[in-house]
Amino acid sequence: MPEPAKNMLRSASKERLRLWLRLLKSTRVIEAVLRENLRQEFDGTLPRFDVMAALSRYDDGLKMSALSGVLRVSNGNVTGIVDRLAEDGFLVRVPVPGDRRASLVRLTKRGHEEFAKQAQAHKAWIDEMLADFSATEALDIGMRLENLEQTLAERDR
Amino acid sequence: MPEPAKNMLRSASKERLRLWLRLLKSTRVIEAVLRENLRQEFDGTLPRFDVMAALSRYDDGLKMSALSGVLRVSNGNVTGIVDRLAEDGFLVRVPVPGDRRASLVRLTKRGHEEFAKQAQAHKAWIDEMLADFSATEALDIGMRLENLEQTLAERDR
DNA sequence: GCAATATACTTCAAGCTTAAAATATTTAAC
DNA sequence: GTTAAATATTTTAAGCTTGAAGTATATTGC
Repeated sequence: MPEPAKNMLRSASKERLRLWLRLLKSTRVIEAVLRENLRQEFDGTLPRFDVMAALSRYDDGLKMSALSGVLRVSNGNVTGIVDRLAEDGFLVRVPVPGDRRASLVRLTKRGHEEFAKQAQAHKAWIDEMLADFSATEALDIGMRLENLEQTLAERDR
Repeated sequence: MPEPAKNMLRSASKERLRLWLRLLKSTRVIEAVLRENLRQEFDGTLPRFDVMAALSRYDDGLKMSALSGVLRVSNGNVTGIVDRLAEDGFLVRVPVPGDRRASLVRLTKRGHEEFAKQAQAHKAWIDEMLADFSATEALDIGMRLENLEQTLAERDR
């Protein structure tokens, strides 16, 4: 292999690793801020927010398996979060007629109201933290990440 | 406010939220792959890898507080991970002369060897997953993320 | 010197996460 | 119809994570 090509490869590999470390760090910092804010302002957590966000898009509710599918987390994981949100009256498990194994999880009125408040704050927090990115820039990077997701999704099959 | 400016703002805000969701999703997918690979190939975890990576850069070892500082996780968190890595013989706690509260955590020879293997594999996994990014592209996005980190770090003060 | 404060670390309680095992129910094969 | 396989969900064990409380040791102010 000619020297220049070899150097290009090495440096691409190195830059990718650096990119990954930055991606990870940025994400963790933002997540930490969101977690802290949710805790302070709403006595909430990120996983709870994620579950409510998913449910807010399905007025008819989601089955547990569909919920964990949407969130891409394990099945058993969702059980506990849904349990606690149900205790707090933010959602209910509705039996599915004709299938006694399954239940539909649905936000209550109170859950919808709570999520609306949290979502508004969440959006503002993100907007503030990413203020340095213009719409164009955000769109641009977003598209490259979308490609990445696409590639990784295909890789999985 | 004139209409165009208002629309620009709205769309920037929306694009930032979309960017965040993509950032989060990409990071989670990659983390999931890394976690799975570490588990399968090395019976390891991401937090263990992170701790060993931090220690590998300090031959003289790190105090527990310095370690949690580098990793940006809570103090108590590190205790458990270090406990388990110590049980496996990958690191040791060395008493600090003159301060009986503190201890230095240091990779053992075995820990160094294990980390070298894992780090090599880790780099290859990242390189494969981010293969679509050229060196230039990775550098470009990396720089924007670095700015973001910078902004967020300043915001913290 | 000694009390008050600060520092280094661990423990604790609660919640999140996973993979794997367990339970219950439904669907398919025959 | 009964057994076997598949599906929906929960439970379990182990580890990660946090914030707060606890323990031990050092440092500071007086």
